Amino acid sequence: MTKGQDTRATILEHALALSSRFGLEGLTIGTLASEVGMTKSGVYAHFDSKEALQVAVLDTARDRFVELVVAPGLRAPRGEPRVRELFERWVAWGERTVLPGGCPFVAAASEFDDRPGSVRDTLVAHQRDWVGMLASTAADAVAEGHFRADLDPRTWAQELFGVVLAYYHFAHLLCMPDAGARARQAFERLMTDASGVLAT
Amino acid sequence: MTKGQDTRATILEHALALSSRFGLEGLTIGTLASEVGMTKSGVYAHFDSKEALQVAVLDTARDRFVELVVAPGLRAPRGEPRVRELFERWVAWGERTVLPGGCPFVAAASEFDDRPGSVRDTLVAHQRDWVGMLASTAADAVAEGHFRADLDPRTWAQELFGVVLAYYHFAHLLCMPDAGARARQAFERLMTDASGVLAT
DNA sequence: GGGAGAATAGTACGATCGTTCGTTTTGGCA
DNA sequence: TGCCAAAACGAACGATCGTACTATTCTCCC
Repeated sequence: MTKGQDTRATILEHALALSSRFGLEGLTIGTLASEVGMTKSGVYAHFDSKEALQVAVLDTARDRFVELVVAPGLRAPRGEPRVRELFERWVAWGERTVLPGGCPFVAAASEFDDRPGSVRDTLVAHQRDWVGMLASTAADAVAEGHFRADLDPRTWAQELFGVVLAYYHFAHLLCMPDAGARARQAFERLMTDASGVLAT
Repeated sequence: MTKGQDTRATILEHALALSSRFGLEGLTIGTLASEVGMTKSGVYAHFDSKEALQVAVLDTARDRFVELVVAPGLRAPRGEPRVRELFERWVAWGERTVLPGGCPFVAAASEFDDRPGSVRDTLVAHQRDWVGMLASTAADAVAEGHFRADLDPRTWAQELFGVVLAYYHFAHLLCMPDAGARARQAFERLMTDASGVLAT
């Protein structure tokens, strides 16, 4: 609860920023140590292995994601308002202002989607949680009467995921300035379709 | 045109497979050399630097993408048939059967979206080409009367990109067996919306 | 304020990284 | 067949990787 946990948190904060830019594999103990102003062994002593460090970084990312996206979303009213809040927070989450390298989960997904191990397991667990929350939020919207009754929440969640992934791709890699506007267009199309109102 | 170019092609083939699994940064000269049954220096002699190797790998991937996705698409009739052909080939392109690690461009995108240099420049150029082709294909479909006249091809391209990216994410990382069916559902929704027919 | 235990520093290990260099093998042409 | 350039090898470079180990410094409680 004291010094140790404190510097461990500091280390993980820097590690999260570094890994968002260079990936969980590109995150190295040496550069991490010099980043926080410690020696390699000083940093390493807080973790059992690099793999454990990577898992801890993912958990830290999850905590921050919950704080910045999930919690504000849950404070919004159930149904459509909550869906909109989650979407906007999720989009903002990928901005370089919150983490210099964008969404760390997307980066980790490409790195570990075919490398078995505890890092991948952790990542998959977090992503499944998030997809599950998106789906249950959609189900809530159905229950509230905001979404049509025959909507499949999990299909809807995958579609929303695509809107955000494409936004990250177009905005960060391709540097397209209107990627955000186009993502919101796609989101609105998703909403009107889910609401069951006939398109004009 | 002889031995040198030949082994260079062999090297790049193995390098492409390796980089699809471990990323362009995780691709290492040593493992690449042992993979093709040569020494490090023997492999290295074919490239000026690792960065040049990474660029060459991306170019190789682009060549194969053109062969497996773009060319078959162009052989299909303009308009909606071509759109469908490109989509199906694009989905198949991400399968582990063609490259063991899935789409190398998606992997490279996460690795290099915030690391300036020739690798990123090459990747961005290829992705811009592909987005441009998708958009012009949509514009063709408008001209053919298959898509409605007020469709914005670039917005449509970004949406389609999202469908495929989400499919890769759900199928490869989350191992969801119905990700393909859901992606095709999303694609059909995209098609009916683009065709201008009112949703049922 | 001194002593116990946590926290960090320091050093070193074997391995591998990208890269360079000189040597040897190979292939194609006279 | 002999030669020359191309191609691959083999060894080594300095640097850094993750990981151990011991030693030193700090923190907190009695």
